[in-house]
Amino acid sequence: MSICGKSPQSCRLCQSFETGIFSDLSEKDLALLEQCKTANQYKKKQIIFYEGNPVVGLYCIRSGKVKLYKTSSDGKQQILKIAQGGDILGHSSLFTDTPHIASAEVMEESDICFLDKTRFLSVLQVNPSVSLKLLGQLSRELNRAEGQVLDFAYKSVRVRFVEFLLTLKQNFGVYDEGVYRLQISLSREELAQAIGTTVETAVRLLSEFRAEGLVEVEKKSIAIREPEKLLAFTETGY
Amino acid sequence: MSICGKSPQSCRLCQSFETGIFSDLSEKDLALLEQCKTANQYKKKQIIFYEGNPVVGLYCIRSGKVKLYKTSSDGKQQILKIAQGGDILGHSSLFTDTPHIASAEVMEESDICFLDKTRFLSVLQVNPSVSLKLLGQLSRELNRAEGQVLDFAYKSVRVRFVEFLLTLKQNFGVYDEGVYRLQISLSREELAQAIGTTVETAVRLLSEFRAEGLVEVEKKSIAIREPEKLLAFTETGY
DNA sequence: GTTCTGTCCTGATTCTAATCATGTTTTTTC
DNA sequence: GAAAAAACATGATTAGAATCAGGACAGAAC
Repeated sequence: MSICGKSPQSCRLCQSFETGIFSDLSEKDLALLEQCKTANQYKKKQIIFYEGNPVVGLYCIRSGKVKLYKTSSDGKQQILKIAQGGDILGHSSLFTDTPHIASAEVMEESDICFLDKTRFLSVLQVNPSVSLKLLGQLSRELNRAEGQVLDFAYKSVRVRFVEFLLTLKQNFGVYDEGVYRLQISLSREELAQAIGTTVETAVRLLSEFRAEGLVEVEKKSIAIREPEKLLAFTETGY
Repeated sequence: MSICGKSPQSCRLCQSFETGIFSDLSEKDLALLEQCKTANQYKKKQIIFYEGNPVVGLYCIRSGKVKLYKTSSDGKQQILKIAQGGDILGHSSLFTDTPHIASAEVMEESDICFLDKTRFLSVLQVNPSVSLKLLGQLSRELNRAEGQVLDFAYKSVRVRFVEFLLTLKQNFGVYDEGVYRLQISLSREELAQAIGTTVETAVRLLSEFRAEGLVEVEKKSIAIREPEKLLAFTETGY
């Protein structure tokens, strides 16, 4: 499964330490935290946890990409988020005494640290700064999710697709010779699962976008050519 | 607008104090909190805050009902939540330094306390228990919102309607002579806005439910007759 | 009382996107 | 490398729900 219990690097050396939830911890508290941390390497398609599993702790992504998704009663999946280096996983069920409400699957090789639940909660008890950072994190996620509800309620699949491409550009786009190349590999099925549509519709729309010169598509690699034009779609609501 | 600055009752006397986020505060901290609190009475259709307004503090509903909704670019509204006594409002934007992401409108006469933002945040700094309760609260709301995304992505309007009726029963249903009467008055438009559909479709579906003997409808008063049968709809996915 | 305005209801039509069907290409496995 | 299995692509059909349109009814305003 994974290289367990490997002695991890210091949290300070993590690429996103400064922007993470532990940035305000004292040397002492940080040392305490690191004592109860394990670092694991995950490979593509590995499952970190399934929806319904009990929550045993917090996961911090050091590097890589992980998709968070929910499964409906008839087996369809909805991708909620694609997490990457610096993101945390499992925090939304740490404080509710309920099982995980989503599954987490690794999309490409990832280094992920694990923090035991009780240890982590005791850190929270004495460090209000971590709680406040977490409150901010959860709030942002809640706001985003409620925005998504609005999108699903009133926007067409085409517009949702465009918006998803723009957030992909935001998170994974690298500018290169006039286009933004997305540094992430998504199957047509995953695209559909993120947008909330069928594979057929996702394929069709992607072809349309290509025909209209908005994106370049080569197999699983997507590049966004005219972000302004894409944006125009979402603003007019078409 | 509202009867401002009225000296409020003690938080201890609030009907939902025990289950609220302040239940673990010491006498001293509670007294401090109450000093910077104002209680206001709101009437139907009053707006507590609009989407986009700056966040000035936290609202605690003592009694009454308030709808939280988002407005899309073309003016359509999506009801996110119907808050009632014991619920808090505005907390999801207190920690992000962003404006309110939803509007809050009073549905029936309500008593609502207001806590100044900076005062409240200073209470948090010294009371980890409040932070933890808030983390739980935000987490539950996030989990609920993400569940809603799944519903919108894959379930029919009919099933979403049924599910909404069942949550109404849960929150506002009172058993009376074989039926659960909903102690809340919703217009057809509000029903549609909560479900994410048009008024026409909401009206039609409600008529169908009535014809099928699942609900009783008299003007704006709805009673649920056969919750089990309704449930069966959502489980089979039809 | 009457008018007026807003909510509720129903029918007809249109359209978006799902479903069904089938072929092609790419990737995986032996 | 060949065979098998996924993933991708496109066309035809269907269905769910939005839109358009018109009427009934109730409460508010005069």
